[in-house]
Amino acid sequence: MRPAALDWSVENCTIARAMEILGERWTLVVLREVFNGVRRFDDMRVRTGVPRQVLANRLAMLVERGVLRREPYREPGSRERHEYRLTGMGLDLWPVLVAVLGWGDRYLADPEGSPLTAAHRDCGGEVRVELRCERGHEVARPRDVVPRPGPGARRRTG
Amino acid sequence: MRPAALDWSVENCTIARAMEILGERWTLVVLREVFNGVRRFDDMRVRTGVPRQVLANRLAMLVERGVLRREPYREPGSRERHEYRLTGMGLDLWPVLVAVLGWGDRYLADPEGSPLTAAHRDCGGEVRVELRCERGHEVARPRDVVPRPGPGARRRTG
DNA sequence: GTTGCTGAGTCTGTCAATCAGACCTAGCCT
DNA sequence: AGGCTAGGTCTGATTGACAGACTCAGCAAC
Repeated sequence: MRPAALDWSVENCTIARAMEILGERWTLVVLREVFNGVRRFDDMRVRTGVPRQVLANRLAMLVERGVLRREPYREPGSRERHEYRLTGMGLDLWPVLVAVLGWGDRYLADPEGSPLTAAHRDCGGEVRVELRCERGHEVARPRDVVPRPGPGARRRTG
Repeated sequence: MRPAALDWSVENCTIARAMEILGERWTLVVLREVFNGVRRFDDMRVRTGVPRQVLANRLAMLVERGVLRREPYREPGSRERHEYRLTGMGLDLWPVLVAVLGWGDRYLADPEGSPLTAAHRDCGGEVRVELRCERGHEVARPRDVVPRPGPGARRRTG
C-alpha cells in the first residue's frame, strides 16, 4: 500500500514553482483586479485593501516574473504614470482564475451567489473550466483523474 | 476609460475567500501530495520539505475548512494513527490543480518536461483544463473571456 | 524492564514578512 | 506659494516561517 509517488522526486515540480508565484496571499487577488481591467496602483489598493507596501511588492514581483508588464500612460493634465497589464504569460492564467472562481463559488459563496463571473465574449454565456483528456473525452468526475509521473520525472535519490 | 469594475464591491469575492485557503505558500503543494496518494504526515514532510510546524498547521487548517478529513488507520504491529484524505470539497480542487499544473508546465518546467501529469482513468490520455461556455462553445483564447458582475455583485458604498 | 525505534506531532528562539499609519515626491492646477 | 493626486517609502509592532531539539505512545528487541 505504499504510494507509488514516494519513489519520485519533487524537486522540479511545476506546481511548487507555480505556487512560488501564485501562492502568496494576495497575488491572485491582485491578478483578479487586473483581469477585471483595474490596472492602477491606487484603484487596486482601494478595492482590495492590500497594504501599499505589499501591493508594491506583489506588483514588482509579478513584473519581474513576467506575469505583468509596467506600461507608461499619460492622462491629459497629468504627468506620466504607469499601469500594469497582463503579458501573454499572465493572460494564460485565466484558466487558473476561472478554476479557483468556480470552486469558490461552489463552496464559499454567499447565498445570493458569486459577485463575479466570467463570460464568453462572443455569446455572453458563462465560462467554466472543464477537464478533458487529450483524446477528447470529457472527464466528468474528479475520481476519473489519476496522477502519474511525466516526462521530467526523476527517481528519488536518498 | 474608468474600469467598470471600480463600481462593484469586492467584499464577498469568492476568489479572495478561496485564496484564504489555497493562497498560502504550501497549501497546494500539500494537496498535490494528497492527490498523489501520499496521505501521511511524515511522507509529506520528507517529500515536500515543509517544516513540521507549518505542515501540521496546514493540515489542521485544511481539515477545519473541510478540504481534508483525518481518518484513523492501523497497520499491523503499530498503534493507531491518522491519515489525511480528500473530502468532496477537496476532490473538487482537481481542476484548480490541473490548471496550475498546466500553467506551470508551460512556463516554468525544466527542458525535459513536467515531472507530473494527470491522466484519464479510462483511456490514459493526459488531462488538461479547458475553458468552455455554458452554451458549449470552446473558449480558445484567453482574450475571449470577459469578466462581469455576477448575481451576488453589490454596488460599492463609499 | 529498559532501551530503542517510529510516526506524529509540540516547544523555542531567530529571522523574515505583513500590516497600519505617517511621510515623501513629481508634476499639474489655482 | 499652496494644495491635490498617483504612486510610492519609511517605521515600528505583530504575525508567520523555519530549524532544531524535545515529547509521547505504543510496539519490539535485548
